[in-house]
Amino acid sequence: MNKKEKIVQSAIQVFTEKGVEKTTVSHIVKAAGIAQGTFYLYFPSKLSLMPAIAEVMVQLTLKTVIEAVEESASFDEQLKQFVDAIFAVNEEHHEIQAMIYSGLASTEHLKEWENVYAPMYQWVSTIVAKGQEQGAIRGDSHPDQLAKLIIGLTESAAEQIYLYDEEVDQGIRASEQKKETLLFLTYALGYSN
Amino acid sequence: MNKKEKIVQSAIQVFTEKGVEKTTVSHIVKAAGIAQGTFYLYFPSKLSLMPAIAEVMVQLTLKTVIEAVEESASFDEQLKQFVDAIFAVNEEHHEIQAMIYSGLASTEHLKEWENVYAPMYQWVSTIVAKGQEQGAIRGDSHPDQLAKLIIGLTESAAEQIYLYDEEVDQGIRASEQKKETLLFLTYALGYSN
DNA sequence: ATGAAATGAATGACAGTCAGTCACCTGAGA
DNA sequence: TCTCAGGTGACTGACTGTCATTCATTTCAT
Repeated sequence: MNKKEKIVQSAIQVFTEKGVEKTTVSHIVKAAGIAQGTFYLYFPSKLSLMPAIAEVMVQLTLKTVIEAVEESASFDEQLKQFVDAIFAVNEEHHEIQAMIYSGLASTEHLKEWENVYAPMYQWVSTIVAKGQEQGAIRGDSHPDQLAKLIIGLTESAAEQIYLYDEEVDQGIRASEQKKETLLFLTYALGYSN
Repeated sequence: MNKKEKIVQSAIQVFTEKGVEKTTVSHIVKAAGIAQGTFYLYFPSKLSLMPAIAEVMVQLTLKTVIEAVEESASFDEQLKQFVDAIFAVNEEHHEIQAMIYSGLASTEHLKEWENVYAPMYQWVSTIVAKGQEQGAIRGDSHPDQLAKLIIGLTESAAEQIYLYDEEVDQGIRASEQKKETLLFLTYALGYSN
């Protein structure tokens, strides 16, 4: 692993343990086993780490989703697999998700979010297009548009549970929310088997 | 205006002008016309301002939405009015929206988001319940659940345009996105006139 | 030998503290 | 009713320790 990757990995680890605010650059460099100054050869500031971290997370999410959604499954099964996968990633990595929002939102890096998310949009868009071709879902919207709305809806539903909510009954509310999200999506896409 | 409100108002102003990162507490207190120490009587840190700012914003959003949605209108008209209102608030206050995310997400204040949003959820929920009673939309989901998904979807759709995207052709893409969101919602709620 | 990479001590800026001030209230005595 | 001593707590701003960032120097690879 080169120094830049090492910094990103260490930063994710330390941020997750201590929280973004309480993490100092010297914590990160200590964890990475490099000198203070070296950090600034690779990143101009602490927060400029965030797009790099966000990229790692989106790649992980996309990987999880691609693995979860079976090529051969029916569209409604794929939809369920997709929702389950998004919820699973959000459950496992909610601290990092929160961190990314904070980091991206608090800087001029907000605009990079769309670029980072682009592969995700693209992948969902192709799945949607296939569904439309098979006549499984309505064809009166462009796949790219539907992809953005599907991802936005599902992530926001997952965040409502894992980021913003208290943790009591999280399991129960998560499965409820998943069920509702799936139903909502099924209607929204005009699904007919 | 009491000191606490004065701090919140000044903070919104300075944050919007300089960005959250580049704003210091001494900038805020200077704008508010109070001493450094006074700030800490009301807020334990710079970022703990965020829930208070978020509350102001959500109140503003709810006020805008309530004014925009006509009691007497049909459900699909109400839905359109709702989506338009959310988009309008996001367009007008995108810097502040970004700021709130950053502030809430970067701290232990994330959990307060749900509380801050509660009045909004509640209001939408009652509108949805009325729609269900009239048989305008499907009744196989709880209004509270639908409210969360509707708000999450609409806000995320608006953010995709006004927060994350570049500003080229924003007007065109905004109206496209509004149209698609409305269509998506209409299907999702199983609307039938 | 040369330049690129890495270092870590030094610097300046900032968040947060705290000892002290002051405006105002309360109630006891005249 | 007036007055003033004692009490309260909101407010102040100079001060301190911490931290992000810089940069003169060293190390390393070619």
